[in-house]
This record gives sequence, structure tokens and C-alpha cells, in this order.
Amino acid sequence: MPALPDVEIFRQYLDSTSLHQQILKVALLDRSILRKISPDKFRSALKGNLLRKSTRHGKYLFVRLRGNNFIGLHFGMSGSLKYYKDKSEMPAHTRTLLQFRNGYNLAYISVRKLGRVFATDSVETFVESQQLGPDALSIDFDIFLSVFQDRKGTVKSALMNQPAPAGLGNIYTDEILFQAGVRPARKCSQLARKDWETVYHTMRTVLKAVIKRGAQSERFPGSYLTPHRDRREKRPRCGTRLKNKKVGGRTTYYCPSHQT
DNA sequence: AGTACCACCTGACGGC
DNA sequence: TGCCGTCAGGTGGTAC
Repeated sequence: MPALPDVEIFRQYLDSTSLHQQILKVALLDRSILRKISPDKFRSALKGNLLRKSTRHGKYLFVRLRGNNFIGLHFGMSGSLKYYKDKSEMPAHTRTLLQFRNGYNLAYISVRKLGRVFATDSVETFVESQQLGPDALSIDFDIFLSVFQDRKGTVKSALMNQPAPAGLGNIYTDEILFQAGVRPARKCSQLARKDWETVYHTMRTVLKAVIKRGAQSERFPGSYLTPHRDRREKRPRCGTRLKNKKVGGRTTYYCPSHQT
């Protein structure tokens, strides 16, 4: 699930469990998750160090170690963090593990190994090198509009395209468009400024609401689309059956009567 | 520039 | 029960 809201929850989780704790040991269980850093450098960067401050940009979580040393975490399609004490609680698919002085551990989990761990000495430089645009919760409307105005593809592809507002994934893009009343397959060129205003404000509202609910879909308001993304349970919302189809290569759900 | 397809991986699920 | 095909919330590459 790791799009912007999920990563924000991971960030808060990391803050509330692991910040300012001394790292005694680093276990790298699968080195294939590392990017732009060798296993030795990764271990030595963390060992004996503290996690000093966390920040998030889009779907990336950054943790400052000391000085200008940062670790960047990306969670792919199936990643998460877990803080636990007893060895027996180590989650399946833990790829790397920090052991703290207080006896607790922080596991970075990536089931499908699509997550990645980076090192960088500047978050700004890293964000540029990944060609990420402003974060979806930080971008202002004028920039937002300028990104989309001249695009030729569909609204959904444009929103999901990371250079634009960074952080939206498949699920939340559908949710935003559902609540904004815009069909995912509409062409960007068909939307007026007023429509983009609606999409923009809906994007902010949805992301904030989802974060407030811990990014757990079972806690989302009943009017949300997300809990009903299921091929077997296409639940109607306004008396109409939800449709699903591929848009931009991704499974997409929408309400044909409510979204135009 | 946009799109379509493949690849990276593992697990869950439906069909038979 | 078990095997098999398909699909999954992300990203990056290539080819048209």
C-alpha cells in the first residue's frame, strides 16, 4: 500500500519508536535492496549512530543520521516497518534490521523485494536526481495546474506520474478522482481550470483524511471508494455498480454515473 | 510525449 | 488437497 499516506504513517511510526536511539547492530538480510551504497558502507553508516530526524517526500522516507548523511527508504508495493523486541517477532520478509541499545529492533520489510534503500548526503539532490516534483501535500495550486494543463494523456496517468505531485499511487488516485467526480480516463485537455481546482482540493482533503485514519482503509468513511476495491464485491455507491478497467496499465475503479 | 509491454519478486486467490 | 494461471497498492527500461 505504500503511497504518500502510508509512508507518512511509517514516518510517524518511526518517530514514535526509533528516533534518537543508538543503533548497536545492523543486520542486512538481503543486500539486493540496497541502491547507491555498498553493504559495508550501509552498515558502517548506521552502526553506533542515531536516527536523528525523519522527513518524507512523496513515497520516500528519509532519515538523517549525522551531519549530511541520510538513509532513504522506498517501500515498493509491499513494504513496511515494524518495531519489536523479541527475536521471535521478527516479521517474515525482513530485509534489514536495526538493533537498538534498548533491546528493541526496527525491521524494514519488503515482501516482493521491490522496495529499495538508498543513501544520500542531500535530500534535495536526491529528489532532483529521481526527478520528483513537489510533494502532493506541499505543491501549490499554480504549479499543480501548470503541470497538467498541457498534458495530452489521461487525468489518472498524469496524477500518478511521479514528476507531477509526488506521492500518489494507484489507490489514492482512484479515490481522489472518485470524490472529485472525474473519470480516470478523461483527457487532461478536457478539464477546465475549475475542474483542476476541484481535483487539487480533493487531493489535499483525501490525503489528509486518510493520514488521520492511519491509512487503514477499514477506518475510511463509508463514502470512500477504497474499501470497495474488490472484484468480488463491486458494491454500488449511488445505486450504480462500480466499474473497473485498465487506465494507464493500472486497474482502475470508478463510478460510471457519479464520475463524468 | 504518451502508451504498451516487460521485468523485478512473492503471496493470495479462484478455478479446476 | 493441490496445481496452475492471474493478479496485486511501484518503478524503470525499451520499443513504437
